[in-house]
Amino acid sequence: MARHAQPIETKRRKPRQNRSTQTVAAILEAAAQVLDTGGMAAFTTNAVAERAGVSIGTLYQYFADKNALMRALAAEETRIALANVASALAGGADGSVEGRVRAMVRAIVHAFRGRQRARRAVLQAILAQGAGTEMMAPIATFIARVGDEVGRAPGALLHPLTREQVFVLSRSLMGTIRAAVLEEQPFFRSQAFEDEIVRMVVAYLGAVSMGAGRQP
Amino acid sequence: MARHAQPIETKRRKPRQNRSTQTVAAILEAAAQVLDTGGMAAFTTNAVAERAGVSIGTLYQYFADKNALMRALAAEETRIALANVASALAGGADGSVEGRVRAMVRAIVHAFRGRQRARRAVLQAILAQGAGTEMMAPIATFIARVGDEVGRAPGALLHPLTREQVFVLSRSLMGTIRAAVLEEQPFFRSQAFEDEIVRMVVAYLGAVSMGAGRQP
Amino acid sequence: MARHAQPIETKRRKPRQNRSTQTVAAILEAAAQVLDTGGMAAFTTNAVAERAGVSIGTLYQYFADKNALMRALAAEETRIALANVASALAGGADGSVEGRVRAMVRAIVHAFRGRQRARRAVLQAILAQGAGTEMMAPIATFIARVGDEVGRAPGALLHPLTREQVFVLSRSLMGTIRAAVLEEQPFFRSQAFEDEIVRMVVAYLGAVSMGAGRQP
Amino acid sequence: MARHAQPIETKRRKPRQNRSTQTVAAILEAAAQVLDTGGMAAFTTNAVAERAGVSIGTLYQYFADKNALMRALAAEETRIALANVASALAGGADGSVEGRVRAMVRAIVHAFRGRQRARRAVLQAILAQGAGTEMMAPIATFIARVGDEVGRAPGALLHPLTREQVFVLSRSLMGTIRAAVLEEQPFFRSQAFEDEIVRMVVAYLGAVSMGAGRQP
DNA sequence: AATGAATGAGCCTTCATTCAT
DNA sequence: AATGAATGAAGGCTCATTCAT
Repeated sequence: MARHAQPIETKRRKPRQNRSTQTVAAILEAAAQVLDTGGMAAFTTNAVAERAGVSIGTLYQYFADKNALMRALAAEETRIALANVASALAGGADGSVEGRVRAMVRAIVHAFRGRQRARRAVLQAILAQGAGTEMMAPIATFIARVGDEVGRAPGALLHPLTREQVFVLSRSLMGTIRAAVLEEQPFFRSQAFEDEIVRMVVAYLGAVSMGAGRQP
Repeated sequence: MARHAQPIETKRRKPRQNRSTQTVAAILEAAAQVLDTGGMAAFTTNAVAERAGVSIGTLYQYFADKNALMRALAAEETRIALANVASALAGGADGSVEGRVRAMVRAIVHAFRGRQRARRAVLQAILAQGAGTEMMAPIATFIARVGDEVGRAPGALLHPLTREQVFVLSRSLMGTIRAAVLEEQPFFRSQAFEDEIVRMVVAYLGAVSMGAGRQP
Repeated sequence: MARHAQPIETKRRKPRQNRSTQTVAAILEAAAQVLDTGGMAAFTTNAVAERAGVSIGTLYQYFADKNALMRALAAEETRIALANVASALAGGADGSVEGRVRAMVRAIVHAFRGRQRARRAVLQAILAQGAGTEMMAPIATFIARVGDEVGRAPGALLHPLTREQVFVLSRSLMGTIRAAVLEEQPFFRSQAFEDEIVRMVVAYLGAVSMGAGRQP
Repeated sequence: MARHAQPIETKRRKPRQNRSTQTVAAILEAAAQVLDTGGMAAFTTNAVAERAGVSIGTLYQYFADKNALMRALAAEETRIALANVASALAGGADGSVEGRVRAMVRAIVHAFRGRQRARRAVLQAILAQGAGTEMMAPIATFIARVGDEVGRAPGALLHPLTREQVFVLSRSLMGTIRAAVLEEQPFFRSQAFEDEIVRMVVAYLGAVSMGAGRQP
């Protein structure tokens, strides 16, 4: 009966959603579509409502204002992206550090397929408000966790990463991918590009591992 | 320190500084202030004109529309930032690769002082249009050049960086700093943070240097 | 007497007159009034909305832009004018060609009563856009039809009018009346004036009738 | 030294105009060009000044306001048009009524070549103000005079035309041509069209001649 | 006389939001 | 719950006109 933003649907395979849930889902989907099709300029509450096939009044029944809708969309997109990465990661990856890093990078790049325009807009909008840090948090956490797991491979990290290291690791990685997405770089998804990202992450993890505890 | 936009200085002999030039400068300064104070939401042509102490009509005499103003501001901010970095770099830096990288990182972090909100808004607005790549270009070029110089230290790179490497290097670096600024991380400007960034860049350059020409 | 624009009456069963319909009618009426009172100079969307007693937003809910409003008004005015002429024509007119022509002329002159300023503005605005011909078309058609009917009187036209003849006939007639209206000639509606118009039309129809099929 | 609108240059072939006169001429020419190129929408005082190669300040030195410029332009265009018609008429035309009428019609149609857009705009602007009647007056006078001359051909009019007759004659003729110009009729300048106009005028003159003094 | 930078009233239009039905 | 007509603050932008130089 949740009729508000962030309807985190934890119960899997509940065949029938009640009407509210369906409506919220429709609105969020419409929001993503509108954003992806026309960018921020086209992202008006009226446009979203129309695309969702509901009246503008109904939209406001579920979202207090435009920002709330934006935030809910961001949460949703983040959730989906992380889920994609996680499930992609669940698959193969040999035991080597490089193999694990590569799997992670590939999974992330993978997760950035489709709706890039929407994602970009969402990111920008989120940052435009104050909510940047909160939205980034789960991503950083995720990467930190993966980084730790990677590091825990035989012969890798001895100590957990410091917060600065987590930050540099996650932001270097995401920042590079983000830039490639936003700038629509042609080599995004090329092997060479993936190689370089992997090289950067592995090199950094190696350096951290060797120099842990002392000034670089 | 004269700032330009489109006001072609065709005036015949006019000993004093052109009024136009002053006006354009005032408008750009006002734009930066408004952006820094109130973010994109406050960035209206009327607000900028008022802050600049000129009429809205005057603003439009020098900037075709709001976007043109934004673009001019972005160019200006980029120019200033790069100049700052360059002049900071001109100073110290011992001969070691690490020393050079550290000088660069410090210079960049330095350049990010003040008007962060304006910078953020400018960046976002630029990216929202198509001009993202063009704006980033000088920054990437700069980093690539520095990277090359760094690499030319004894026993360093043999080959110039590939475009993917330039991209990963510049975006990892800028992405990390950017994130720290945008998220207002408390450790921004701390020694530990600087250390980690330097470690990341040095490690990557080292890896590139060693693995040049082959798949990592 | 319902006036339409784009408000497609898709509403499911609503016994009372649609609110939309009333609103549109009010806006069109206000537009005509504003135009008639202050001419094109006063014809601003805000002024029309205020006169109509609706908000500017409402006006834009029914008319895409100022031009659309103008066009709708033109269509409406044309419709009304033609209806007036038609109904006036339905009345008397003996069987003679001259009698019929006189009835038509009188009806048209009649139809030009009131709101001359609005009509003038509407005409000009329409012509200023490309829509001139389309707007004139129904009028020409009407005149052509009447002309044909007139001609079909015993001993009259054998052939339908050519498009040049329709044009000359309709524009001579309308042009003369139009000029009298626009220039506010004192003899407009005088018997002498009516006589001359009738004479002109009858003479021309006679000449066409006699010379049909050959060069004049 | 006249430095105002309507610089009626009566003295022919004065090889050198003084500067003021040149400037006024340049502005009027620019006004006509701007109007012809971009229509009323492009007709701004700044645009005219720029096209004329003078500063906006200079324009206002010679024309009190935009309307004054418009009026001067209208006067100028009218003057030129009438001059063209007159000189065209000075040439051939056999002695018959029809021959004379045809010469007149042809001369008028001829005079409407080029700058139709400007002419249209001028007409509309003039009518939009109150000046319609004054501008039309010389044209009507001209036509009346020509009409009289035509009528004075052997076997033609016995009495001079009444004012209503002059009005109907001039407005039928001009109205038809005007409409063809404004609506950009494809048959404008075709032989068939000219024939019909001539037929109309001749028929009307004939009717007036026969029925002079009695009710039609 | 000429210049052109500056002015600012006011126009058109959008869109988030409300509320009676 | 849902609808959608209505609202109106606010924004971008134009252009006739002025006036100090």
